[in-house]
Amino acid sequence: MAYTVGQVAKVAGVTVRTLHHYDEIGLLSPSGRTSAGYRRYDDADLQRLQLVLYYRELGFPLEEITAIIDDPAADPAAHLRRQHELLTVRLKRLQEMVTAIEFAMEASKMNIQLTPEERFEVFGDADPEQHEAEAERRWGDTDAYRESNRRASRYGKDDWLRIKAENEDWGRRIVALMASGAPADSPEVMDLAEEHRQIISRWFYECSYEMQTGLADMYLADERFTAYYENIAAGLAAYLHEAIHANAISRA
Amino acid sequence: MAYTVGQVAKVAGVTVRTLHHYDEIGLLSPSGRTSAGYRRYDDADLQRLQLVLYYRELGFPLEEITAIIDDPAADPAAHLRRQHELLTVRLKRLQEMVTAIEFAMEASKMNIQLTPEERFEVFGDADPEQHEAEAERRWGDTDAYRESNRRASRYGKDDWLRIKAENEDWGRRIVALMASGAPADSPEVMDLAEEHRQIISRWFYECSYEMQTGLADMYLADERFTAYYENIAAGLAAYLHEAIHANAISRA
DNA sequence: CTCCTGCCTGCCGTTACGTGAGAGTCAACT
DNA sequence: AGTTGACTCTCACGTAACGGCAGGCAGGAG
Repeated sequence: MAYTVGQVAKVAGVTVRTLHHYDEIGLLSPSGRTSAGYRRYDDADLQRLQLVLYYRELGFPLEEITAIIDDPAADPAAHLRRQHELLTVRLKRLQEMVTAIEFAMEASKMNIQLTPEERFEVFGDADPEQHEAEAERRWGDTDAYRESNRRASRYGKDDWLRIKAENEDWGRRIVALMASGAPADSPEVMDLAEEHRQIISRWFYECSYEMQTGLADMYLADERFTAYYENIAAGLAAYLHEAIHANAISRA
Repeated sequence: MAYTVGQVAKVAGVTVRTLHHYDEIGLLSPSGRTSAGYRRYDDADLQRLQLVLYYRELGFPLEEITAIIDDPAADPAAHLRRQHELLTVRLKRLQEMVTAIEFAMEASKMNIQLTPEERFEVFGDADPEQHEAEAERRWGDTDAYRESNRRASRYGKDDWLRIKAENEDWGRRIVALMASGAPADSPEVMDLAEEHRQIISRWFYECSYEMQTGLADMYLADERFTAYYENIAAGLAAYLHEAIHANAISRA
């Protein structure tokens, strides 16, 4: 079975120019040519192209791909294993970015300020050497920074006032329930956990039960979020944490 | 708080040259200069840089990033939501690639041949229009293709023989158990499910319980894998599927 | 006062193609 | 047989996002 550049390009989802380029640099030269000089690709060429595209998607430079594929000392299974490893690494990285974004969304919602390091932490270059006093000296908590940050994370006036009112109302009700001695997994408290989720969904971002339990964990794990809730009422962070988990389980 | 190029570069994990470049193209111009012409970045600049890097990581061209960030009609919360969406899309894509790789590893293990379309399917350009007779005509099941594929996916002779022997031994034992009427969730059969996992881990790739149950599902969902097991013994595919799930649950 | 480090502005190099230009090719339809 | 339209070929220059170097100030430490 032999294919023209156009056919190969179509099935592989690349342009003809790309195939020309791969031919030029010797990464993928068609196994033959017609008498008129047309490139003819066969099945083995397609297999090679598939490998090439896979490694390309993983971010390898073409030259390196050539080396990897042409390495005679490598067996195909090793290729697959390697790709699998690389993918899981990437996946993990992306998952970190997602949680970082969720963290940032939550922080912005509560108006908690992130330090410059935190902003860049997700990029995986936190230099531990400067994580201490150094950082304090360089980036310290200046008022100007706080102010600029607060402005940057704020809503339109009207929206903001409504969100705040809604939020405070919810806060009053859960504090009242906690004070009344209602257990965190009682129906009324779980309803408030559900409302918590819906407030977030309505005003900020689509919040699944899974995400909400993630947030609940964060409320206990990150002292700034703990402080936020403890500041409303002592024990609220843990109370809310339990209620959210109970609610998520009962709805599943 | 003001920072020099070098300081910004260090904390953000980019090069000085990159910052120069961003200044040149107007993507991120420092808010000021010293009398000597040194660039001075302030906290707002850092925030902008963080946004820039985030969108860059998501694969946006710099020009587009400029447009997105400078859009005055967008509020920060919308930015976060958008990033979150983009990330989850990417994440899904990567997860698909991971399962595709696992599929390919499993296929290579069983020496099942993938069609060219399947090879490229993961790249998300499966043209449904050519998925039928068209495809048959273009890529049909030629012997040459099968042969080249079989060769491409084979091991070193000795390894291969040992894998085969080990695998056949395992096959005989599970067929015997199934014939004896042992339920799929009995300890002995679950032990064989565990052995299945360990054979894969030893010879092919690190196979977690989660991955294994994924494979088990595939054995039922994909007719070629079903055929592979049904060919060994009628009912084996479903039997193994149940055993793997039972084993995974009991080990969790 | 010198030395070392950091910063400045050009400016050319690189990767992985995009985008025509100008010309030959192929299969189909008059 | 001629024409048409889609496809292909080979230059060859353009682009994005920087990397890297040259040649020349800036500024604090000793």
